[in-house]
Amino acid sequence: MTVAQIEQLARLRLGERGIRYTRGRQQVLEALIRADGPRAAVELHREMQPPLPLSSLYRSLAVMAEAGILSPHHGPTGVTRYEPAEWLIGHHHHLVCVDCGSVDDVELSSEMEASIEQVAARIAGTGGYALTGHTLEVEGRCRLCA
Amino acid sequence: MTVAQIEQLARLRLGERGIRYTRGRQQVLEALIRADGPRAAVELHREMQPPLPLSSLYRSLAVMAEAGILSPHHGPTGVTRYEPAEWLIGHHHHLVCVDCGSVDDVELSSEMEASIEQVAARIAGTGGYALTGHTLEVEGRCRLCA
DNA sequence: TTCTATAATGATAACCAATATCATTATGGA
DNA sequence: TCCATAATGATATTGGTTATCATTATAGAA
Repeated sequence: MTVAQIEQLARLRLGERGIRYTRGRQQVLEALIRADGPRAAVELHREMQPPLPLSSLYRSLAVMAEAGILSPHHGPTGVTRYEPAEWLIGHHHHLVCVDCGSVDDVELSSEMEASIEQVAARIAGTGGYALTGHTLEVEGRCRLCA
Repeated sequence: MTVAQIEQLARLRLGERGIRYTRGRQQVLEALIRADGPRAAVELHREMQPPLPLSSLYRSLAVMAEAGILSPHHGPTGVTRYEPAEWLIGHHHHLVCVDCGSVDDVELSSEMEASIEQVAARIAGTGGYALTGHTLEVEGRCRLCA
């Protein structure tokens, strides 16, 4: 899926709810699409040119997450990172560095994914939960921190 | 492993590092052993009788986590919850409620665990990470929130 | 046991990511 | 164009967490 296609879907989804796809929100979403993993508000603030004010940035993230366009991810350092939701960029898992907290996206082969889904369903069932999703958080030390 | 055995191991581990296993730390660790999943500082503060001051509580959690006795877990609501490390209570996974944020521990059959370990190793390898651990975070709605 | 060095405590202040407030500005539709 | 409403952005506030520091407790030495 191209960046333009993702943006089109996001615009539609927002439009259905009377929410505008403004320049600021466009900047945020595009930055997250370009990224290869979840990003925190402060990180986006640093990377963006011109830098969207933090208050607007936080609100854009919250609004788009509420609309189901972004998914929050809570990393080892306590900060909340966001990335485009899986229906936009595909299902994937996370490779988290236990030292610096950086997060990479990883896609699995369909066989591996199937085996994980099976386990997730079993876990939810025995716990009496209504399954909504799953993520395999793989922890390690990245090349820089090794 | 019994509660007393876990406490004995914790005491030894702390002793090796010149850290004392005080009454307050004992209260915290025992409360976490009794719990069936990770607990946040505020939750422990509510449950404990008499309630350890929050400043001491936070420090006890940090000290024991630093010593490898507790493992932090960052839930969907941003709060940090702790539980005894896996070498004390065994390897397990988490069943997280996307609404209320509660977390239950889940143990898997050895076959399921083996298949997940295989996937985790593959992910770490392709990402160039030195694998240190993994957790399958299964998300759903608990019985109360369903 | 007493002394002493050091760790632990707990009240308080500081920190920081995140959220709420609100007057101002921008936007899409009538 | 006008209007109703959504969005912005500067600012204040919240809330979980960490740092500070004087006081207290503890383990080991004498």
